Parts: sequence; C-alpha cells; structure tokens
Amino acid sequence: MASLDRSLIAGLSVFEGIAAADLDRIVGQARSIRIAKDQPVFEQEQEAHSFFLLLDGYVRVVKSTPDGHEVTVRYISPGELMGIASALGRTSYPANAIAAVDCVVLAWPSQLWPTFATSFPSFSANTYKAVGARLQDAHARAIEMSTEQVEQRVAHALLKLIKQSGKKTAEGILIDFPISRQDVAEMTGTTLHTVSRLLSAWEDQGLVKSGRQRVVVVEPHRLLVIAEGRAAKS
Amino acid sequence: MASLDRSLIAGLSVFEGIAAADLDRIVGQARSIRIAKDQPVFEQEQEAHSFFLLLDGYVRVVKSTPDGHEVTVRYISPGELMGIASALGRTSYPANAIAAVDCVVLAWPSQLWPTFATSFPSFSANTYKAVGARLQDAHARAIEMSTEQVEQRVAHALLKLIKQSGKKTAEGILIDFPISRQDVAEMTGTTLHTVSRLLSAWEDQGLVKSGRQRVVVVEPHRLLVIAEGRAAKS
DNA sequence: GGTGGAATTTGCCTCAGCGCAAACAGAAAG
DNA sequence: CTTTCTGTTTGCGCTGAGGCAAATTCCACC
Repeated sequence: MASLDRSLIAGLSVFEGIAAADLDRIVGQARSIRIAKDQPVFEQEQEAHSFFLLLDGYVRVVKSTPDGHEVTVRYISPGELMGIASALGRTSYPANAIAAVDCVVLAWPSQLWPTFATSFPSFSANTYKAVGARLQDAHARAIEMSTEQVEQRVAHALLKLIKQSGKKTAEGILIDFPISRQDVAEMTGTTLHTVSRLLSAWEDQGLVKSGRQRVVVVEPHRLLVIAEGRAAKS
Repeated sequence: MASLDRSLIAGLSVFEGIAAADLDRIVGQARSIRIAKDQPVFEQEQEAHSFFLLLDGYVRVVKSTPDGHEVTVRYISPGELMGIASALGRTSYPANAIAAVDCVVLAWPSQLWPTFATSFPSFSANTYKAVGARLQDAHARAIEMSTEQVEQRVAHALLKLIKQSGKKTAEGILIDFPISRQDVAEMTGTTLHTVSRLLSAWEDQGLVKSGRQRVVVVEPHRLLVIAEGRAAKS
C-alpha cells in the first residue's frame, strides 16, 4: 500500500486548525481506496463500518424508496466527508453513495470516530459544522420542493452544481462530471422528460448548452433570474 | 425563580446515561421560561444566544421564505432539544420556533455548549444522535415531496403527528394541540383548500373526525394504506 | 464503418391539485 | 344576544407537468 501523506488532507476545511502531528496520526489510520465509475462507495442499509473522505472525483448520494423511486440527495465534491453515520449514532448508512466518475477516497473504520472526536476536538467541531450545513441544505431542498415550480427547482439545481463543481470553459461553466437528464430529474423531483424540455428551451434562449450527459451554463445570471422566480415568460 | 430539580430532565432520552450529579450541574445552569401560546421561543436569523429543552407543551418550527411562503419543518414534543444551532457551529437560528400551546422550556446560554460537550460526552453523543435523526427526517420529507402525491403526504403527516403527540380518546387518536388546515398544508407543501377537501372526504369515509383546529384519527390503519400509496380509489 | 444500446427529444393527451371566490360555521368578545 | 373574526367548506375552471409513445441522435464497441 502506498504510504499516505498529511499533505493529502492539510488545507481541507474539515481539518482546519489541526496540528500537523495530529494530521499525521489521522492520516496514518486511514486506508486509501479507488472506486471505479458507477461503483458504490457504500450502500443503503449496509452496516456503517467506515467513514470516508473524498480525495478525488465526485460521488452521488442516492436514496431508494420502497416503491422504486430514486432520489438524489446530494453530490459530494473532493475534500468532503461522507458516510459519517457513526458520528450521528447510526449503525447503518442511510443512502447509497455511487462514484459519478473514477474516485479516490480515504476510509477510516467507524469505531475510530469516538477516539477522533475526543482527541481532535476541532475535527469533531468541523465535522458537526458540516452536518449542520447538510441539515440546512436538506431543509432548503424540502422547502424548494414545497414552494417552487419545477422550472425554478431545475434552475436552482444547475446553479448549485456549477457552484460546487463548475469549471470555466470557452463556452461557459461546465458541470465537471457526467450528468444525465435523469440525474437532474432525480435531484429535483421531476421526470427526465420535463428536464429535457426545459434544457431544450433554455438552449434555444442561449442560457445553457447541453449534450449527452453534459451541461454547460452559459448565462448564470439569467438562470438565477429563473431560479428566483421572477422570469418573464416568453 | 423557582429552583430547578434534576427530576425535570432525568429519564429523557437526551440525558440517558448521565450521572445524577452531572444532571444537577446541567440543570443548575439552566433557567426556565414560560412561553405563551403563539409567542416565539426564538426567531429565524436571530443570534443564537441559547439552546432549549421543551419541558411542556408543543412548539412548531417554521421557516419563512423570502417570497412569503411559510413551511413547517417539524413539531417539537416535550423532552426534545431545540435551537441547537450552536452545537452545529451556527451563530443564528435557522427557523422560527413558535409555541403551539402555552409552553415551559429550559434555556442554556449557547456558550455553555462546548463545555457541556466535553464534560458530558454522553450528552453530546445523545444530542448528535438526535441531530442525525432530524437529518434523516429532513431527507425523508424531501423524498416524500418528490415522490408522493398530496393525498399520501397529508396521510403521512397525520400519522406522524399522532405518533408524536397522539392521545387516545373515545373517538380515536387525537392530535394533542390545536392544528389548522393551514398548518397541515404548510407541513405537506399544499394548500389549506386541498387539505380541507381531503379531510372532508376522509371524514365521510369514517377515517377521521375533525373540527376547528382539531383532528382525531379514527382508523389509523386505513390512513396508513393511503399513506403507503395503494389505496382503492372510491 | 457499421451496429446495438443508451440517452435524448418531442408531440399529444390527461388530470391532480391550485387559484379564485363565495358561502358558511363556530368561538370569543362586547 | 349580537357582532366580529377567524377558520373551514365547497364549486368551478385552468394549467403545469406527468404519462405514454415514437422518433432521433450519439457513443461505444465490435
């Protein structure tokens, strides 16, 4: 196994304010894993044996409902923790985490969490801060779902994606991983048909450019106008 | 000020596994507050100066959107913590908390949280477990919103309410605080009109009995059938 | 370079549920 | 007892968006 270096994690916001020696001790306990595209990092209901840090790639977190629907909860970007069920007293993962592209993750056994929490208080504080942000986010999602129209929700979703993983290109801001109409639909609680119609309309208006599993936002502000709800209907 | 006794909080799940002496120390730092019906316990965006434990009554947690919509996030029952923004590294409350009936709460200054967390590890573990449950719940809400019809969502909401605060009566299970059609609408992302129509229909079928700010569930199982989605359309 | 499969586009139809508006009841206050 | 106010019921019409189905395009693998 390649030896792991603290430079992998120094500078990430979760590890802010932690001494170099402690970083070494933390990294020392991790093992690094490669996950191929479309393979799971962990699965819903499975026993939560580890928690993870995404080093490279993107991971889609999806919940499956008993009646066969799939809902995408969020995308994880490099530097974020995932599978932290153990920090919240859960013994199983609440969702599926699937690599959207080839990924590299660090994994720590769950039983290390209590030790980490007491030994590295700022690590635990940072982690709970991240949990707080996710709780916020989950509520925001629920609120969007209850108060906004599909068009606004899809606009919001695209804005969130480019904020999180946007990459500047000649054409505009590209979402940096393959994402299908179906994926967007699962994020916004609609159908791939409706997403396709919206993207087509926006493409005609020059707001976005999109192709197979690929979306480029050309005019973020105009998209924001739609997201905020006061867009002139053409 | 009346002296506070550890018997107020002993036995609550958040304080499970904490020694009597520690309970005394915890209670000793709290002050107890009465909140009249319809008065706020804390307000959205306000600086999070305290965190709270609901001793008696029910509190509705509501988020207001910029465009004037109100979304009810959850109801708090006696024994639950609220306003724990500080435990999640936030400096302001994320929502409004409004007393649904006259309430009694204990309040601790937010700056005590870090001390509590290190001095009483099981308190902190229990709290984060509760946070985990809320995160779960928030996701569940978002998922319901994306995959279920209004009828199912309202059925789910009623079932959740009776589970949380149901009181057996001669007629059936009563939701133990005043709740209007509007309130149910704000929980389920619909309108009071639609809720009214649904309750009327269910009343005709003998599933529920309802009146002004009052709902009694007569046949929980049949309601569950509707919530689960396979109900015979009459 | 052809072929199979997956992703996407689009048209058409349908309907759940919202908006509007008006009537109605029950509780509380005078 | 009457008035007022707040919460509730109900009818009607409209439409956003889903369902279905077919055509099309693009990619990846032979």
